[in-house]
Amino acid sequence: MARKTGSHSEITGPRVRAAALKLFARHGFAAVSMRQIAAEVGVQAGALYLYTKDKQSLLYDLMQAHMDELLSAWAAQPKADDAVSRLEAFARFHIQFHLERPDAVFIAYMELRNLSDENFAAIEALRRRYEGELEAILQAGQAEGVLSAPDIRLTTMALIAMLTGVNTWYRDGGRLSRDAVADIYWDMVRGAVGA
Amino acid sequence: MARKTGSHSEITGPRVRAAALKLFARHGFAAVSMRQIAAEVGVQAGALYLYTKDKQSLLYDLMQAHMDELLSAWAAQPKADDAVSRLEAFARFHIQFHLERPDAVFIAYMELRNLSDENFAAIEALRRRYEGELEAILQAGQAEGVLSAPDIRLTTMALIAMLTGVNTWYRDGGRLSRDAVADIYWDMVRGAVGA
DNA sequence: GTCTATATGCTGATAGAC
DNA sequence: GTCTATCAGCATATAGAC
Repeated sequence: MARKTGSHSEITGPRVRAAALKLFARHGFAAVSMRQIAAEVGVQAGALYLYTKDKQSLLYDLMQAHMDELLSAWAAQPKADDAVSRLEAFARFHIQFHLERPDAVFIAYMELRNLSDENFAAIEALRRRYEGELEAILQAGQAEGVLSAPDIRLTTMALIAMLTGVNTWYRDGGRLSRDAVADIYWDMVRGAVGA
Repeated sequence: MARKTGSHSEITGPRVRAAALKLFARHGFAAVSMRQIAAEVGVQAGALYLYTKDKQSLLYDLMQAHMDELLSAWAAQPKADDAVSRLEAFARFHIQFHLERPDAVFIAYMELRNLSDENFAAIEALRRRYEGELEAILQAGQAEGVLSAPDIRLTTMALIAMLTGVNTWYRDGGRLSRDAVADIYWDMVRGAVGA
């Protein structure tokens, strides 16, 4: 990627984050150097520090933006009346959201240990909030008697792990469309909680 | 850990691998230096090269040993007659095996991208073989008409992701015993495939 | 079998020219 | 806003003393 003279902050900033996202996802945070990111953007290493305080902040900003987007995208979904419909909406939303941004998802799960202590706590809080959304649905469904989850926390973690796992194998252009995949996963979720 | 004069190859070799396993799991392969591993063992960095060709081999050996152990432990399990019983055995085996060695499991999933191309291919082949075991069970169950898996490969990946996810949250001494956890997961697996 | 010493090179981050 | 140049430190891996 050739350097463009006259790049502006509004353009280069996002490009730095996009390059970091791609490289961190591909090789891992610790294995990627600031020089590699700079090369991907088409600037020299020193120039990156105009857009990020340091490497750690770059990682944190990516993860924070991802979690914020996840939470607000879910909050923007229409809220069904009954627990089973809400569970279905959650399953379909989760799969679609995760399939749309595999790099960000990968980083959000794999690079937690490379966050500083306080950054980790902040991201973890956001993750807990998201898990809490599913927990609330399961709790409601249990109360309504329309599904069975003997341990809400365990079931929450199991379902999220199952759904997120779609990113490990799904590739666009394969034999199944995203919707077909979501259909099957939803059937499995429903069966798993006896809904 | 203090240095022991008179250490022997048969002792130090395994200690090097144990130290690498622990540190790779905790901080990630790329973030751990040979000096850190040496310090954990209680020797100087140069001495490590008596036990491993290089850092890459250290990672590969750990992952290969883990996958071999997984495959042979499963092969050693008694083989039930019907597909549903085999599925139950697989679910319980998978959970127990994974809960017993969280560090090795973590590395086996997180450090794939730090393997050289040929090492990656070798590990991936072992992983495929393990997944094939579950696929075969689902295929048989489908043929017997005792369970429903509209897409065998998808269901395989979904179930393995769900089961492996137990390692992200389970801690010994929590409110659930390992057997209780396995009971609940098995119920979810059974429900997910309509068995 | 382990040590110390060392080679060669890359790291994150900063300073100052333009 | 980006460049070049540079600092101090750490990386992997090897050589040779003991």
